[in-house]
Amino acid sequence: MNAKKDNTEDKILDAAQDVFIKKGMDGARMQEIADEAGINKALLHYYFRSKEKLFDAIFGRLISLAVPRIGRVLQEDIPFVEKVEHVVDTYMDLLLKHPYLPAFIIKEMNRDRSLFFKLIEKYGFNLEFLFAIVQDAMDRNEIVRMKPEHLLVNVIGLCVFPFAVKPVISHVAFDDDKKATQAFYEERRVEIKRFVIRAIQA
Amino acid sequence: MNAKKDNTEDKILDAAQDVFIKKGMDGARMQEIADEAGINKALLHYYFRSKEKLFDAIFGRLISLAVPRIGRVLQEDIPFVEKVEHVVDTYMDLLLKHPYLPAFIIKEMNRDRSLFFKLIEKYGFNLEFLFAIVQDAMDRNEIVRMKPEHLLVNVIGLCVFPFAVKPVISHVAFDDDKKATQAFYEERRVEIKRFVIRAIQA
DNA sequence: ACATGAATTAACCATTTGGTTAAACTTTTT
DNA sequence: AAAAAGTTTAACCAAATGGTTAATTCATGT
Repeated sequence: MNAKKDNTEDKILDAAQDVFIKKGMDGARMQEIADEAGINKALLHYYFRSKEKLFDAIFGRLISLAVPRIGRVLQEDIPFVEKVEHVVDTYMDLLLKHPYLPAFIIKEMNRDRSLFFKLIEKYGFNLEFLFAIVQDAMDRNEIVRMKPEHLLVNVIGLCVFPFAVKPVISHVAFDDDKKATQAFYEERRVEIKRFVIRAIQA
Repeated sequence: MNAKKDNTEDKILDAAQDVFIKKGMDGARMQEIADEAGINKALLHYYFRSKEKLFDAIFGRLISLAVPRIGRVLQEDIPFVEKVEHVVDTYMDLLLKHPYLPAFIIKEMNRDRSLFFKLIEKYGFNLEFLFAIVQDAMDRNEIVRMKPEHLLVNVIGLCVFPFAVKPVISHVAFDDDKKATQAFYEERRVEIKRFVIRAIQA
């Protein structure tokens, strides 16, 4: 992907990311990472002491990608439905750029929850704050009443889920036609917004 | 889970299912499966020739669970929204009984697509038929117009996604309180139906 | 009782795998 | 230019792992 990486540490990180995403922590082999980075296996241990440490580095990188700052959008003084549109756009931008993220995170999070929780603490995002904004929109009668948890899960799920099951969708619905599949995923941006807004607006 | 399994093959299958679901194909160890089944490791190879064969057996079992017969429901002569309600109920019944399925299937499908495709061929379900029913409902002005692919992905995603990310939801939203988490998942049945119906009805 | 085939086990094997070591090569410092 | 520090490699190691073998126990029919 990124060219001009004569820096060894970055070469390792890029190679490790590729391999870990493709094979997962359990399926990945240090030798394969070394090969893909074009270096000796011992050098991996020189830079990152163990497979686990290397994996943690990669996981941290990827999670930090996946925790976009939606806080700012939500604080703007605009109608709630516009906020929802912003959130969907933010997530779809992210996912279209990194379509492998959902499957990877779901896989590794179910392997070892603690990985994820450490990161969540670190980025410490605030559900209360999020829910308060939803509550406020309901109190103003901008949207129908429902538990904020469900609305949040619905919106994120509508964005994320199709990426997690991309192989099925691509194969079953589009006969592995790359262009048609890509078009479908790009369509979803507007499709999700329409769907959610119809579902929630009072 | 199931008691009275003095049949060795079933003991193996049950143990293997537990271990494969928890650890995945790559993370699972034949020794651990043997231990959990209370037998010798060589006996695993006596019944199933290899780890891969054993895994295939488990994967087949689990997929057959996950391919419920929604066809019948869709053919009934009832309003489309009721059909949607039936589909959601069918999926939520299944998922509440087997909450680990989504994460497992997503993980293994992304590891080896061919596994999944073989099974899909076998159960050979018919998208055309499904889409025709949606199309029909649109033509009768029962629901708003949208591509059937999106509607299908939306409904399934709303059901399945929260189970795939259960660790996050349980931890972040409910502080790992089992009862509260369970209540949330049971609520979703009605929540999803309301959400989808509002989103699609003309 | 006994022969036969299936079920089960302990011991073993070859390979893979994450990790280490000591030496060699390169760059920086003095 | 020599010493020191940082980088890279080939060779090696111990543990783990999927799988095999040969012997033993169990069940079944005669």
